[in-house]
Amino acid sequence: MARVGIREVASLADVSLGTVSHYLNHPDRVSEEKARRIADAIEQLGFVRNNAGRQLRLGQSSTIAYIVPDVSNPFFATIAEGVEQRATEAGLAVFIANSSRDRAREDAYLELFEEHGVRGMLVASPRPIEDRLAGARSRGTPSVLVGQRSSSPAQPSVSIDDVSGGYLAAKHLIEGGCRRLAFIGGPLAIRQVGDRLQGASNAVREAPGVTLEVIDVADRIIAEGHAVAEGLVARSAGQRPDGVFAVNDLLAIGIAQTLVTSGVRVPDDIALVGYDDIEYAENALVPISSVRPPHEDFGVAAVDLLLAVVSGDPPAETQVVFTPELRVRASSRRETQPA
Amino acid sequence: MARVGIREVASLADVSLGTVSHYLNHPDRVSEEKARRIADAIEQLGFVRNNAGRQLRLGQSSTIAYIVPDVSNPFFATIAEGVEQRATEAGLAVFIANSSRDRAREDAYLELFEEHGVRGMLVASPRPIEDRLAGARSRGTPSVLVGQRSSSPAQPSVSIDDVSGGYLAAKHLIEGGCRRLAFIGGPLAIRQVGDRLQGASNAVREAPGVTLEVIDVADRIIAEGHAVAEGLVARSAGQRPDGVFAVNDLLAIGIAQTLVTSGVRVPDDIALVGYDDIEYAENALVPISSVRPPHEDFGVAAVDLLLAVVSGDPPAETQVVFTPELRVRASSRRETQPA
DNA sequence: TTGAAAGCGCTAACAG
DNA sequence: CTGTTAGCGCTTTCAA
Repeated sequence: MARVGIREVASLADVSLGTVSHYLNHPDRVSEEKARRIADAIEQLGFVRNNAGRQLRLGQSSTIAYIVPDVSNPFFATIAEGVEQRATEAGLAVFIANSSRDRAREDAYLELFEEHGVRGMLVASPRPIEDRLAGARSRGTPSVLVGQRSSSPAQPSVSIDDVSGGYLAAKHLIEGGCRRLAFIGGPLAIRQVGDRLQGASNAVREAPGVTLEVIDVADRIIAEGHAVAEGLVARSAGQRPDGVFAVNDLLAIGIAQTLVTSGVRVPDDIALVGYDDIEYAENALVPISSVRPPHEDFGVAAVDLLLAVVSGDPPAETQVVFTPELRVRASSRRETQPA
Repeated sequence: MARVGIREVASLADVSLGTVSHYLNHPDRVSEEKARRIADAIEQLGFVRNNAGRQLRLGQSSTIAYIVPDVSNPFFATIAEGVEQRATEAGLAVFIANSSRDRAREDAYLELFEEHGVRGMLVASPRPIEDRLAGARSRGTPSVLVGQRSSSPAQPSVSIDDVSGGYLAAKHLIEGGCRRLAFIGGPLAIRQVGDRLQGASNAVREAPGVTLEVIDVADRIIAEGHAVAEGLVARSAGQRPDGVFAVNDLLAIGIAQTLVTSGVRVPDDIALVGYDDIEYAENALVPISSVRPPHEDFGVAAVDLLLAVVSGDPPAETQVVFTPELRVRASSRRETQPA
């Protein structure tokens, strides 16, 4: 089945190849008569424009990339909706790539999108990746770092203030009467994780007598939450923390699940706060208190920023930082304050 | 910033353009000496292969597309993991596109991927879309329908047996003592929805005296579950169903949430079963019983099927159908069976 | 309004 | 092992 091209269309419609191209790109500049013949030929032949040829000639595509570490994390999925919507408005298509939290795969997609000449990339990554993005930028593919504040204004980013988010969470636990806090998350080298811990630590420092334990985990997913909580349950009651701040909701959901089914009361025995406020946090076994970034605005802001940069008109502030709020729910709402 | 091409690399490395291409595509056929010079030049210039040129010349890409109606539905995200993994093993990259349950957008992406000359497409769609896919196939882009059984063997598909899934769910509710079932889902014209209802209806027909109410909804998301459940709560207790089968877990999660917070006991007053068995069903406010497709195998099977078709070696059975199981959890587990 | 022609960057066939 | 060369399909001057 020989792929049909513009040439076949032209010959069937009995016009020149150039006219078909005109029809495709400037329909108004083609006579009605020929336009109809061309349309018929396209229909009849099932012609589909070859993007490779088009893009080679044009020198640019009308696509942006959105690279996420984990599509099954609803936090990124929610953002994707905003991205999709705004990009569509701007006449851009979005290709989403899933790096599966794998560095090699992430690199491969970065490279692939560069080769594809996308207009720009939105990149969510748990890793330090600015050098890599700086490279891409120098070669003509700009990007916006999503969910992680960039360290230089040269690299646009859209993020939330994780230090204040962490502070909010820990402060709330302390005010609820918790004295032995545990921070569950990791690896600590991840910027978002480190910042949230820093914020929690700040709150603890302000509260004499309150301690902060750190429980490091490799993946921030529900299954890890189960595992960590099992460890907690295995301790004697006196050794357990009375307030847990999980670095994201996936962990928190897993933790809540295991604690509750093991007979540990939440929030009475252990109060729990998560982060991201994904839709499922509210609907979890125990509705989970969570630090909420403005999901609705996140994707939109990222695309807007990218578009501005692409159009060579970078805004004064390339590092957009949203301030998170705390949504208090049953997992940390104590009726009676312990002494 | 003039985009650097193979030509610049060649001239800096002081070799011919063809040698650079050889280096890129058959590194073994280039002398070590020149290979190093070329590598240096690439490094120094920050050369990135232009995919448009490459693909134009090769006539094919090494990418497959995965089009989903809703990235934020964990059902598709879970499948995506299997897809990604298998595709990577086969040396293929996966571009995910989110149609946002919008027909126009879905069409646009289908068209876009055809233009891009992807090797093949995995398409999950709530709509009848086989004609569209047949068109793409005839033009050289094969596809696998995901989550919906195709009506012709000419169109490969990977799906689960929704009729038996629906039967399983309703049968279980009836055996738990439910007499007034409600099926919540829609639009009924959607194949998956219709089949699940059919299965439920089959089970009801076998049980004299049991009734089946249908509550039609437009979107199968958590928020809709909230809305529907509010309607249920507003009814007098005698008018409410005592068993609810939600066409997917998102709806079920929303329903459970609203029922419980409104004081309706689940499963005692209303037993509830969902569908898809997404991770959050198990962790929901009331752990939700759910009909479970084999997530792990789904994406893998879809890619394998696509690869087989692409390679012109279609297997005997192009319509893969998995049989679902029922996972019983608290939302439908009744201690005492009513008379 | 239409057509002819040049060339985007790359690969592979071929000749050396 | 290396270089030369002919397009892949398309868009867009430019001239008619």
